[in-house]
Amino acid sequence: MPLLTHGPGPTLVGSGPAVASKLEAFARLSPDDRSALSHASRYFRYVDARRDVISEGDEPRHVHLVLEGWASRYKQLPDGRREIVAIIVPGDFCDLNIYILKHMDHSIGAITRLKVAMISPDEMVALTAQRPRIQQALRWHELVTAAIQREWTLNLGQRKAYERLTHLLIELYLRLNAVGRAQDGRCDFPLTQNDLAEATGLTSVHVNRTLRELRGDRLLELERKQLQILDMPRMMALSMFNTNYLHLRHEGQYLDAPMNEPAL
Amino acid sequence: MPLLTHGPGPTLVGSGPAVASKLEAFARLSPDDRSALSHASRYFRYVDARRDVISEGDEPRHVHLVLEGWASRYKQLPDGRREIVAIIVPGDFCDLNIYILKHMDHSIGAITRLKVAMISPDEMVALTAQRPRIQQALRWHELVTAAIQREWTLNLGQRKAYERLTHLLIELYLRLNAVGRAQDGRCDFPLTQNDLAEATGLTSVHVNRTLRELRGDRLLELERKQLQILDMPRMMALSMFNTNYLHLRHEGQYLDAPMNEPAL
DNA sequence: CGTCTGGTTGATACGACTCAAATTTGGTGG
DNA sequence: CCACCAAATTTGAGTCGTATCAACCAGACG
Repeated sequence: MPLLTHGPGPTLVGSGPAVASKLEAFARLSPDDRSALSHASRYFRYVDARRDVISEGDEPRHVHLVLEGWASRYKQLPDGRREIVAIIVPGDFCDLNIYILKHMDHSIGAITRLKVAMISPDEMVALTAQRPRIQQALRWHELVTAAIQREWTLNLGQRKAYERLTHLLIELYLRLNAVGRAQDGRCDFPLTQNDLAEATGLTSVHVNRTLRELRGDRLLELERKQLQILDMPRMMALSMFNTNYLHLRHEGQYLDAPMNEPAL
Repeated sequence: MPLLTHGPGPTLVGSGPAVASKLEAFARLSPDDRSALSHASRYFRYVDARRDVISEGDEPRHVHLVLEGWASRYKQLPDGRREIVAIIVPGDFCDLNIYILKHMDHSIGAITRLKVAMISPDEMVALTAQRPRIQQALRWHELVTAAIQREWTLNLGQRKAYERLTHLLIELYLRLNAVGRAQDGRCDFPLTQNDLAEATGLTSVHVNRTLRELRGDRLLELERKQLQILDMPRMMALSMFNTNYLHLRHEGQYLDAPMNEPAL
């Protein structure tokens, strides 16, 4: 069992921004909203790479929020086939409202070592009840998560390997960019080729060859867990990437906090 | 533009049950909850088969609830490829909370002629604010919708044609069964082979051949828009169907209305 | 060092696609 | 009630994308 760490220790310092900046892709938050968020995420634990945060069948007891590291949402078939149905990056909630369900119907596994905040249902209620901006931003988060899942369905159903991989890489880059963890076409990229295979419904052999092709076409570089996108326009065109589904343009700005809202 | 019909006319009579029975897969509702639901869905319109209820890019103005008929949620690529990312059956909400987003990132199209209730955001707020059972049931609906989307991702990513089609047919049967529209392995089934192809990421030619195979294996019959499942156990085994993700077992029963709750 | 995980490569097989055409079904109007 | 038309289904032949199986290699790690 991973260690459960209490209290807002010094390690917390870097964690607030990831959450806040994710939600601020939707609406600007007040300093107050931000501190409520980091207060709510004061209990956290670390999960080692390649271990589950929570497993299929478990009863969800709290909401998980990834503060640091990458995770995957995956499902497994009885014969061993595995599908990564979502990639979770810093700032993402794993399972908003999931405590309504009795059992997890999928697992969440750490890709890298993970720092996850654990928020109780009560705390979630407290957080949203008095803060409409946060509540709306969380709903937005849910809707975007659902939109991403639909786009993955399209990706798997209609795009072929070359387009499909490209689309996935762009999505991840843009999502990281939205939380300040990617710029100039460059970002950390801890997924193995096998992870990419499980996320795209291909074999790792084919992912390998397709990745070579992408490199050969001078579209990207990918080594040492670092992705460098070389030609975003061409990649977007060939993968028919439409950014709509990420709903990134401050759609909730009518909810924006006043720029200089006094602290309570 | 389809006709917009006002008021709880006689046509409304049959509509309440679909919604209520969907939500009652989660928690039993009081007569009061039920009448609030049917009050909320008193404005409805009809949509002809093969026309859009709402299209990608549109601004969502209200929540749609399908009272009668089947619809599909679909996305389209610039080169014409289309993927049905979800099937919507009577009792399903199309887009809970969607009004938070500025633009639809996908379309909803009628498969058969449709009767859809249109509920304003205000009405949704009114409906849930005073009725925790309904609110929880709606959250459950959202979570199950998301779980289905994930299962589709798995289905497309890992199952091959024969398993994949089987899995889809079982899912639809079970979902219809949950709202009282399927029994004894039999149900209406208005999808064309082309629809099935777009929902499974296969070509209609291959769907045709696979369907023949399923019939040849005496697993099902499918003609004249009627599906008859002949051997559910074998179909579940071969498609590795795990009913977990549908969360059908009255998981919210602690929220159940008292059996003889007096009407207000 | 040996071991392990992740990446790379080659040869071969097969599932699903493409294209094309024929056939059946269901709906519509005469 | 039949003739007609469009939509949906069925079938065949040939091709292609991706899987499979099997090695081999490189770097990380204890």
